[in-house]
Amino acid sequence: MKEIPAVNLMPSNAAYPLDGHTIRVACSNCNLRELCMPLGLSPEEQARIDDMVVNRRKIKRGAALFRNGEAFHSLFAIRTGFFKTCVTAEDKRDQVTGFHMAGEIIGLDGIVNDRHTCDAVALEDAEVCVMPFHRISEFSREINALQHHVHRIMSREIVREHGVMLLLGSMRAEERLAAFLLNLAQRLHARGFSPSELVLRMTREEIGSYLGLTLETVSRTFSKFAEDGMVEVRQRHVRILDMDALTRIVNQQACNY
Amino acid sequence: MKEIPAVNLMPSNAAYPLDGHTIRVACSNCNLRELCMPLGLSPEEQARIDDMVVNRRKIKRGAALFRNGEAFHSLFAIRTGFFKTCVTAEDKRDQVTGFHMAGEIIGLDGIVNDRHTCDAVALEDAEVCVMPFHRISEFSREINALQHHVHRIMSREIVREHGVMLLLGSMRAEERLAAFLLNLAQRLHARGFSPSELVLRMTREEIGSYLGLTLETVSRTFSKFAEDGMVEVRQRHVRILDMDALTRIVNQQACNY
DNA sequence: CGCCGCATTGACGTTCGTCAAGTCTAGTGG
DNA sequence: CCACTAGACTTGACGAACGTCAATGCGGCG
Repeated sequence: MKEIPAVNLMPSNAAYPLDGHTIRVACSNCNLRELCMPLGLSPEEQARIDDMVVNRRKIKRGAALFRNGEAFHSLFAIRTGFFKTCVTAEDKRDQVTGFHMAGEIIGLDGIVNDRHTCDAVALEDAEVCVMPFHRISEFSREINALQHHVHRIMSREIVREHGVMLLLGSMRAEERLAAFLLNLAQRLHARGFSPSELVLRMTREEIGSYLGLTLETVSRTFSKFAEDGMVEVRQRHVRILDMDALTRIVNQQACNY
Repeated sequence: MKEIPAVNLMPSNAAYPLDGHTIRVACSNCNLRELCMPLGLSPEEQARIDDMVVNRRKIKRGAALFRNGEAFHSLFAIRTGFFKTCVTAEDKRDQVTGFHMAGEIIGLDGIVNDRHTCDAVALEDAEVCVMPFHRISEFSREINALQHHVHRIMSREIVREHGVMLLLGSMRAEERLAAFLLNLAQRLHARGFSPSELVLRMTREEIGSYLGLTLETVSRTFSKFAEDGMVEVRQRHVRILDMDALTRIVNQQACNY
């Protein structure tokens, strides 16, 4: 994992003048550019890339950025807020496929058939940069670094999902939750937050759906971790007390033989 | 799912002269081109695309096409044969992340960090077309259809993995195996094979790893399907007798409440 | 202040993993 | 051609992990 210098994720005042209206913030000025944009661009390329974002969109907590079946036009870079993505089977079962935070790109599922195949729902008030896919395609023909960046983002998502498959396919409840907590903490840390203290933006049920567990099992496992002194849990506030112990749980083979 | 006309997957004699040496077969002549290449190219573009494949590589059953940690240079289009891909955790647990057949592209996981992050192992003698990634990148800057094609392939993989996550996260053993069989049969059918009769190229253990089950559970579930008259199983030969029943199993909510 | 959604906890049942024994098949070598 | 073997597969008995159902607690928001 690449270490990213601590950044303040709160939008700067420059972007939000007192009247509350959003003004345009160029990618080249954005404090998240290291997360969602390629590095090492020339000034001309920078300027070009600023045109990739046609506008911003604010999403209220609980609202959907896109839904399964909707036409696909754009990828979205999360500027602030927190999203879950979930797929739904015919029988209404649904499965959370990921949690996404500032600097991450969502909407990649829509490319293959020009329709979104999952829902993206804001877990807190959020704002995204809207990047029409035809522009991304056009610009990445001209800017090699951008082309490679797009490929890397998609590849990263594939690799991330491999990790989730490993988790769902072969880990037990404690390992799943430990892996989940460590992953979340690490991503928040990379964004300048505390490495050990986090506020969950999702319910136990959503965590359970992501991890292939019921909400009760998630709750019980949290309680067990707390009993064992590895974490402190008060509702959605979690403080990791023993990072190493959690790491050991994830890496220990289920050695019941 | 797009229906693809039945094709004969056996390499044509033109490609394999009597002396056994492989001669170059252009993508534009390949009977798999509808699966791995974009459609509707101009003749010049076709010719250009033929240069994307620098060579072929034969892989013996049980051998690896690439392994976790190896440098990434190329994507591979499967020409003949059958592969599994699997990721391995630190503790040696491993998880099959996919089974791949003729016409499919593997190696996408390597793009993000210029290293492969999983193993690709041939489950039967196989042959792949080697496509250096720098060429793919170069050509897709010039040929829009190819650029879009690459994006679609990666997006398709992301969507496929969403489906696997749904399966692993919320289905029970019978549903998993039914979904697996139907998926396999459908993909084989799209390649001109029987829609209901298939030969598994993988062991029960590999199926189990993919589905997040033990080999015993896979075996038992096969037996149960056979008892119920839905399939006929003799070792790796499977004949689907009641496609609808299997479909119903997949789509039926686990309605135990 | 009261309500509602979320979370916790307990009791119980089901599913699936584990362990073990035994069978089948393909491949090998005499 | 058959015996032999190793690996794959099947089947059964048992238990652990987790899901289900239900009761209760807690906190945030109107």
